[in-house]
Amino acid sequence: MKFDDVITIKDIAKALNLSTSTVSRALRGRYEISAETKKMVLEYAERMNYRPNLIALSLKEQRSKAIGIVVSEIANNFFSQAINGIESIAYNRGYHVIITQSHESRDREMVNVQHLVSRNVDGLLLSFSCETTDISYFQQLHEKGFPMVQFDRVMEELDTHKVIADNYQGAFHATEHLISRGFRKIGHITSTNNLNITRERLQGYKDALLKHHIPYDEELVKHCNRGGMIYEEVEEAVESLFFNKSKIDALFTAGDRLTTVCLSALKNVQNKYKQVGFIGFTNTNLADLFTPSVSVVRQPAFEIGQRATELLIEMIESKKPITDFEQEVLSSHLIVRDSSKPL
Amino acid sequence: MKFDDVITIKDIAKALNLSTSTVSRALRGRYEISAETKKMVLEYAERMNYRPNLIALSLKEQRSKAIGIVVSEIANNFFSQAINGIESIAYNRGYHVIITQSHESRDREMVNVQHLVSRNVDGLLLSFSCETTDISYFQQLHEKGFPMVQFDRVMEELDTHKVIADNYQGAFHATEHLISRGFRKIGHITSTNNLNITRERLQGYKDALLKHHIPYDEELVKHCNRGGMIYEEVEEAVESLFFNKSKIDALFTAGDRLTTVCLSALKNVQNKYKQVGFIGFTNTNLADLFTPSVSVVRQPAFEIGQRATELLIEMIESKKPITDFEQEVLSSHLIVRDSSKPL
DNA sequence: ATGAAAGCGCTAACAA
DNA sequence: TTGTTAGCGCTTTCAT
Repeated sequence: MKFDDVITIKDIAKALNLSTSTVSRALRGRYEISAETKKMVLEYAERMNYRPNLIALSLKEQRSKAIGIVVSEIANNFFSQAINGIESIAYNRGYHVIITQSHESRDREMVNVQHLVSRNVDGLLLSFSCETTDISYFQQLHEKGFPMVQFDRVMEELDTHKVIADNYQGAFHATEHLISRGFRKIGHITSTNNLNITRERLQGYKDALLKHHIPYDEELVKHCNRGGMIYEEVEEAVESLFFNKSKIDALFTAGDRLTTVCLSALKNVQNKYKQVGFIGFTNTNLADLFTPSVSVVRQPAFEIGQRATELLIEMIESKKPITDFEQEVLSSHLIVRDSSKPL
Repeated sequence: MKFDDVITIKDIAKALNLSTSTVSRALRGRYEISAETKKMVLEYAERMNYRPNLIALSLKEQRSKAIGIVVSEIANNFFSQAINGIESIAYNRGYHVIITQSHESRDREMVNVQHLVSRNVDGLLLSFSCETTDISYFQQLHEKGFPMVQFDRVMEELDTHKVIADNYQGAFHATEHLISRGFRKIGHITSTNNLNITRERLQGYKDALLKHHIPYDEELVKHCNRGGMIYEEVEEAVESLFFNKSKIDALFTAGDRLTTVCLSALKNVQNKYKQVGFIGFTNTNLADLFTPSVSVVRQPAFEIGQRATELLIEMIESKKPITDFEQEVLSSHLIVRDSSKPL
């Protein structure tokens, strides 16, 4: 079924015995057009429910007033909140957003980005998938002057604006918090080392241990390289932390999805959750409904989305190329609940 | 900053001393083009990283190979799972999806839909906002033959394909389950009566009471007309159910967001959650991490998304107009956990 | 104040 | 086998 029963400027012109250019001008309220013509056109357009064809406009203007978003999963509290932040700015500035998910797949991410670009989005908000390592395509785009801002999961080598949470500090404080509560064998479940957030949080964890003279034991760090997409991967990590030679007394998880999946796994693995100190990065609103309620590191997801969007729109609308890029770091927030109480 | 450093067919044609049509044909592998020309074009295109401009294609072909999705919130387990179902089908059939959120606002919904339509999406997957009552715009679109499928939150008067869960049955069983566990004063928190899901679930609740000779008391039914978007609205509902003359011994909540927000409110209102039987519609994966673990009605969200998409693509690709529409009802699933145990 | 024509990138009918 | 041309819907420059 082809759908093409939409009214165009041409139709209006024909009906009113005007040229398309006059109609176009009238519609846009240009001063040259006589009041009566304007009125006639506007009324007719209104009556016929005329809507400009944005596709045609994009083609003509070479811009779309749309922003492309690439995230790994929308079913992730951090990202859905960030997207709300993005939308809050974008809509106010007259931009639409197009949301795509990579599902942690590099290929899907690539397909999505190319699709967005060939749809003439005016800019991109990027948060990379676990699998992504080759960013040459993004480099190229960037070098050609295509506006993009990275947020949360960013690539050092891609020199654009970046907006991130203070991953290092968040992890440092979380770990130090567990230590201050008396935990000594602190396991850390995190994602792939491809991601900056993994590396930064791991470093925060390490440095907190160091500061408190607790030897770093790499046996206690488990990388779930699919970022929690595969439950078994996480359960295995949890099991090995509890049942190998070096048993843990507390667990610190990096990443929103990882944290929620870990909590499931902890429950499933001999109901370990109640028997271990716990803190994790997550933005879920349900953290205090668990028993014990979950201590978390909460990221300013909404604000990160907002800030990234402001920077992006600034780039899009800037007359001259921008060559100087900043990395903005927003504070995350430790919320202490029962799961990190001394046992 | 305008970004326009992309290679087009014209560029290729110029570089290779060919006409744009030859290049176009070579790119699409048409049989008329000689092997060598084809090879030359393909190689050059590859080397220059040529990507077709989908905007131009859409304008030309009057279709975009894109599907628009309108939901209230992506931060809702039901919808994010449904979207995953939608994507799983769409991508396999060569369609992209454009996700938009209404945030339960009728105006935003309207803006989004019009935007999608003027971007030439080939069809729409619709789940209406709480505020929506006037569907004349959708009626018009539908009458013009624009492909659309409604899912979950559907409008009776809009005669398109519909894919929904068995809301009535789900609610009936949930309520009956609470009754079978000995609860008699069962409160029901639901959303606005605008929504079919509200009405169907309420009816299931009523009929279950009726069947078991429990008088229906409308004092026990609270409508949160913003669908849980406003926490205070929900907390108020919860409070009134506990502290008014007719106190409840159990609570049944309709709707994903409403359920999770209610759980928060229950916890906050004098920690009532442990003192009341509970069951709710929700697709969260965290339900068994609460204490007590939450009994739920789980909807086949992924499958609903899939099925709606199959129907939509069928419509889009059908040669002849489709005039006969079906409503598909998929079974939801009662998962009994501890929250509905006798106290 | 209004119209004619060109062009955004692409495809296809028609010509050669 | 390849090229020319028109047209998708819109805006804008350049006439008039």
